[in-house]
This record gives sequence, structure tokens and C-alpha cells, in this order.
Amino acid sequence: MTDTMTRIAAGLERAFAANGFAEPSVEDLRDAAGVSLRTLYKYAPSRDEMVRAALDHRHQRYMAHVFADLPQEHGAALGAIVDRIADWMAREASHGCLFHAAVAAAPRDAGLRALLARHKAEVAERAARASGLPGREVDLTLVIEGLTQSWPLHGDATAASARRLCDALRAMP
Amino acid sequence: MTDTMTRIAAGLERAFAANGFAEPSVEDLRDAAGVSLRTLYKYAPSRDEMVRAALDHRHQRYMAHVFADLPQEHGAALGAIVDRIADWMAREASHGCLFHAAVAAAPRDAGLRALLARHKAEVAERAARASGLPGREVDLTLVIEGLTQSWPLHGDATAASARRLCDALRAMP
DNA sequence: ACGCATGTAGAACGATCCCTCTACCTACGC
DNA sequence: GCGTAGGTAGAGGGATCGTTCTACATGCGT
Repeated sequence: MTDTMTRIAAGLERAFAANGFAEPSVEDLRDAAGVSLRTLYKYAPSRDEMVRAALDHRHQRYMAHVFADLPQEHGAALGAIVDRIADWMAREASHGCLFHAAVAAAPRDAGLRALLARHKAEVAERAARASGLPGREVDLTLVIEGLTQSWPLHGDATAASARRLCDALRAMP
Repeated sequence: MTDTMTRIAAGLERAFAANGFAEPSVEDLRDAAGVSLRTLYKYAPSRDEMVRAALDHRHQRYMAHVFADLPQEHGAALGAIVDRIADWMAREASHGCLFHAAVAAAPRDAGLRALLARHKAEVAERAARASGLPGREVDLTLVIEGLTQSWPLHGDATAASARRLCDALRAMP
């Protein structure tokens, strides 16, 4: 059932987020997914598919967490996005972006790199739309990526810095 | 003749940069290092030590590439740092920061995380000094990390964005 | 000429890897 | 009552893993 699939994907996401993409064995993943090995392989016929399933699930949850129910006003929306991302880092991704971690573990995998690019493009596109900055996806990607990567080093001070940089972005041509 | 240790470290760095930290076997690393298995284990007694040796070598080369012979004037120095990092990405690190890749492959390894933090702290400190922005290490880390992570997605457009953000940083209180 | 440090080549070990397979259980529509 | 779908438990194969070890070659100071 689809219910089983999402439960498996949620468990896989948790396992990869906690232990990285290299370390967990398929048996570890089976334990995290809470199903038998056979069922796990039925829904994700190889370890690579398990990675994809985890990332798909992660993408859904991330987009919902960051972009759902944003304020209408553009400045407030961008500030809220920064706060949501900082909140996400605090409670979910204290080690950094899961997509980058997946690509780092297998940098030759073109499919994974494409998945990363699509995820980041969608984030930038939603951020540009919510903040009323169409065409500024590169600027927004830079600040969001900087926030995401710096947060493990400097915590909430990074969020404050990102908010000020976003104000500067909106004032820039 | 170059020191055996540095030759090994250079080969290891190249292997990990090309194939990530999870994929290469010790035999692959031996081939990349260009020495025998016994010699490799003499200088790096475990695979983890090989990772450390590669990262140490990477740190030396990165700092030299980005911070050597910068202009005296603060604005020009910061612009040069951005250009140097973009140049580094173009020719050396098209997949992203090697330290983040190492941590992503083994997020539970506290020693690796400490190595990452020290590397980033040293980069931020040197950047703050060169650009005449003491105490602004968090801001600089955010822009530099954003540039480093976004570059694989948007290439030199990211560098242009980073330069404008650096100008904004210097104009901010 | 000789000892020693330093190197190469590669076999072998036990562990672990991903994946497949057999055998059995349970819920449910007809 | 019974077949089928979809599940569990777990053994095992074949390959590869990190690491150690033996056996041999080479350069160099004395």
C-alpha cells in the first residue's frame, strides 16, 4: 500500500539523516524502515532506490515546512522563510542539507546530482515568488545555501545574518 | 624528490575529490597515491587517517590559493577572495567543499566535524582580517559558504552575486 | 662489503556488504 | 472454505571490504 511506502520512506530518511549515506547497511535501513528485508526490496529494489525514496520524502517535508502558509507581504515572507529554514536546521538537519550529503557520498551519480539541482531550483523558485523577487533566484540560492551550510557552525547568529542580507537583497536593484 | 608523505596526501586528496569519501576502496587509494599498500598504511595507518591526510593537504592548498598575495585595500581584497574562490571551484572542486563531503559521509565522526569547524573558522578569520571587517566572521562565512555551495548550480553567476553581497556587507554596520 | 631503512607486490584473513531465496503467517473478498 | 495479496523472519551466496603479513628489491652511509 501507499501507506507502507511512506512509512518506509520516512524511516529511510531518518536513518540517512542520522548516519549519512555511506554508513548504514541495508539491514540498518530495514530496522529504520520497520519492515522486513523482502518488503523493503519490494518498494525500493536496490540501495540506490532507498536513497531516492528518502530524498523524495525529504523534499516533500522540507517544502511543506518552509513554504506553507507564508505571510502575503514580501519582506515578511522572506524573513519567515529564513526563520523556517533556521527552525528546520535546529530540529531536523543539524548536520546540513541531506541532498548535498547524498551527492557528496556519490559525486559521480548524475541522477543524484540532477535530483539535487531540481530540489534547489524549486526552493529558489518558491522563494523568489514568495518574496516578490522574480529573476533573483541566484541571489536567493546563495543566501539560503549560506544559511543552511553555516548554521551548523554558528547557529542562530547565522539566521540573524541571513535576515540582514535578505533586507540588503531586497534593497538592491 | 618530493616528500613521500605529501605525494601520498596529494594523491589521496585527488581520489577523494573525484570519487567522494564513501566509494574509493583502500586499493583505489593506493593506486591514486602511487605507493604500495604497505607504504600507504605506514604513513596513514587506517582509512580514517587517509581521510585526515587528504583534508590536511586540501586545507593547505586552499588557504594558499585563496589568501596568498591579496591586495592591500579592503574592498579589493574581498573582491579578490570571491574571485579566487570561484576560480578554485571552477578548477578544483566542481562538486563542492571537500570538508563538507567528508562530514556528510560520516556525520557521527566528531573529529571530522571539528576539523571542518576549524577549517571554516580559519577561512572566516583570514577573510575578516583581509577585508577589514573584524567581528563579522559570521556574515563572511555565510557569503563564502553560499558561494561555495551555489557555484556547482549556477557557476559564475554565483560569483557576481557574491561580489554584490560583499559590497552590501561592507556598507552594513 | 654490509646493515638498515624504505620501498614494492600481492596473498590471505575475517568481517561485512548487497541482494536473493525459502518457508511460513495473516487478512479478506468471493 | 479457500485462494490470493501482502506481509515476516532469517539463512545464505558471492563479492568486496579494511587490514595484516610474508617475501623480495633498492638506495645509502659507513
